[in-house]
Amino acid sequence: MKFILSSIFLQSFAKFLYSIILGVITGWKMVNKKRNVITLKDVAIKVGVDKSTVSRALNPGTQDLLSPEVVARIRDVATRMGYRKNQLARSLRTQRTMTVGIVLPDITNTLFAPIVRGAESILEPLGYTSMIVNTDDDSERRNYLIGVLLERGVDGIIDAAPQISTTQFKSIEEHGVPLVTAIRKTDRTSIPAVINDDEEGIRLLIRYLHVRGHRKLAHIAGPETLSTGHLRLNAFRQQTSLIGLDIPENAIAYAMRFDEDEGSRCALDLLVSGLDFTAIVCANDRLALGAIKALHQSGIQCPEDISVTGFNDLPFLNLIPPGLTTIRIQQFDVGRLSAELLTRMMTNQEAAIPSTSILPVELVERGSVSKPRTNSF
Amino acid sequence: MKFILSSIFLQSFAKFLYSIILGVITGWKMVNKKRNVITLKDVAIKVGVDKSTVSRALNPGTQDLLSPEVVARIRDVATRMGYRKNQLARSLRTQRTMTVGIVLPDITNTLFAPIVRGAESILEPLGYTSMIVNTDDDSERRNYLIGVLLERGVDGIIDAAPQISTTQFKSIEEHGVPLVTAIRKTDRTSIPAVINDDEEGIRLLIRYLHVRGHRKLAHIAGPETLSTGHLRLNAFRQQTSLIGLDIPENAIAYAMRFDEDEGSRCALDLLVSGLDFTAIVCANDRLALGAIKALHQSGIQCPEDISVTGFNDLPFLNLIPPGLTTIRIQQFDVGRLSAELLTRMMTNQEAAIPSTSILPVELVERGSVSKPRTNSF
DNA sequence: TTGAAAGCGCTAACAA
DNA sequence: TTGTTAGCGCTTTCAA
Repeated sequence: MKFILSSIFLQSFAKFLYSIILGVITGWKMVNKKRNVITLKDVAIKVGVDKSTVSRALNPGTQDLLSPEVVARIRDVATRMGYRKNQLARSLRTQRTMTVGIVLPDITNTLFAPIVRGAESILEPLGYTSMIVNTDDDSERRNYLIGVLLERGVDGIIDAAPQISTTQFKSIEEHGVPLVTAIRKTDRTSIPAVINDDEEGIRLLIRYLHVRGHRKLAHIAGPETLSTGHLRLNAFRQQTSLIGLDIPENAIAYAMRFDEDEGSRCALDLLVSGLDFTAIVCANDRLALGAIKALHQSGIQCPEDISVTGFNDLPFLNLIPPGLTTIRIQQFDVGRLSAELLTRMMTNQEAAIPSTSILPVELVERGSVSKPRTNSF
Repeated sequence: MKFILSSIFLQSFAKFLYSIILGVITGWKMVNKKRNVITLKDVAIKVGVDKSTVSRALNPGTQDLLSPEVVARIRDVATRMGYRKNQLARSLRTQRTMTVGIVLPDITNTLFAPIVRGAESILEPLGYTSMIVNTDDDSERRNYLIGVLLERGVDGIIDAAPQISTTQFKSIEEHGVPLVTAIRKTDRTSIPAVINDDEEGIRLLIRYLHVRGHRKLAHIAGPETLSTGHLRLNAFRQQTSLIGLDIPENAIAYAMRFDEDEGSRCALDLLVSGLDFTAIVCANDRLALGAIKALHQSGIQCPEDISVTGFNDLPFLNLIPPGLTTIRIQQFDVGRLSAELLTRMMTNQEAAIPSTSILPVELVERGSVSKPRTNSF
């Protein structure tokens, strides 16, 4: 262990050495004097009662078993001694950690952070603490991290990083830990999912484009392994077919990741395919941003030559020209509702839990869509 | 408890009801059959050894006390039974939770998420899990949340939300929990801090502006309670004085928060003050974005009429016109180095810990700075 | 109304 | 090389 630590540290240390300008040796005290932590027993001795009595006095649920004077005295002494409950010990005894795991692809992706805040807006007041893990959409990492959460005895899991079809819930189910998926869903209806209305979003966009005269649409689809990518692609196909648009197969480019680079690559693919199109419906904002960039680099202007739409409405999007027309989703509320459902499951509220909850979306009109250049009305 | 839950839920439920389009009652199994969790004892019985032997066999550090055959057999049975260690019980016994607390102002602020990833890049391989809390820069929340972390027995804390002068470390010190501040520092040299070179950043910017002919500078300062705001303001004063620029007191506007609205407000304040200036040095990017917006709304163009600079180099900044000239900091590495120092402290490595580690910064040249309109060379 | 005792699942000191 | 035992700090029966 020591060796591992040293080597890891040395490696990084060398890298950082040049950067450590001011390196005064600190006087930080390694307070290793048997961490002066006060336990129930300490308080009990001080007050002259049994530790079980102190436990009762300090717990809101049991304090009225005791005489008010005793409770008052114990509480007084406890606060004066600086007593803090040991949640660990308590959890071991009660078999509840008051902890939930939140599984994300990547916390640095601005799409997911609000989900966490939404979930915590419900969980924190209830006394839950969350443990956030980042899978980077890597299923091996995901497995490992879920294992970590399980070992730490989380009372429930909010999973914002599931793939559509997955066997990765086996371990969670074996442990009997309540699970809700957020923003994405799986093919298991037995797992409650809270998502945005992906289909309606695409419908709104296509209708919007259609009204403005666009007839030749292309689509940059997200990963098919994710419900968001899958549902949006399906919706694209259905809606275009519904309003009678002909979509050749090469009008659909498939992104392997929801990022700008893939957006660029796909846009280029569409361009070189020789296909004639006036607008690109992108499965999310980042793909759209990448697509616009690629178009520009190819000398094609958005929206003058080709219109582009996104999905999600990331922050700061309004400041980026030409202003992406996109679909606004409710990330915070997805987190919130997920947490609400999860708390019900964790507390065995028998009330019905929807297998899927779909939050409404809204079209945000900006500058990335105009009438098609060659108006084919 | 039930009441609280119900009322909270009902409230939200009403709000969401309209939005739950598909609400099929789920068949989710409330697996309440005494969570089938395998313990050491179960494995021990199956193998026919004592649980302490199983413990030894499963722990890398103690497994060579046992005969290889026994270890192999135990490990085999354990995995086949699906045994998972109970980290809780282990922590209670070892007095180490292998958990670190990360204190942030707000995870949705793109500035802080990379710090988390940086820290985890070090902590995760070592077996640590992190608990992230958001203070919203509210000292009451902060106190409460630090209490939560302490009750949960974190082995160390990375604090990216400290105020300069604070008594809020008392509880942490009482518990003897190692602490490192990240991105911001305090006035206590006994607390190791890992920060960016705020002073050099401001110096670079002022020099850059000066070279291009700017002589009349204004500053939008961040909150003085935060080291970032404080240090950058000081650096502004020093550097301008050093190169002989006269900065009247009303050339400095004080933002109460590091956000766009305050940036706008401060820019307006500078404008109405009647002061003559050709450039605004802003204490961070968000203030700068707000300032530019306010300028535009006042019919003043950036950079044609007034130049503006930022600090931090947030993602997507390159896509926002006119392209903010700013200082790039190393968020990820701040997190990483903080974690490295913390792990050393947590493992009682006696080696010297720098009281302050300053990471280098870099000027990013974009479009928000031009020569001053009335060139006063 | 309070105390005594057991035990959550694990590790580690001491025996054997 | 393995087993026995104690106990981490807490809650929760069961008694008193």
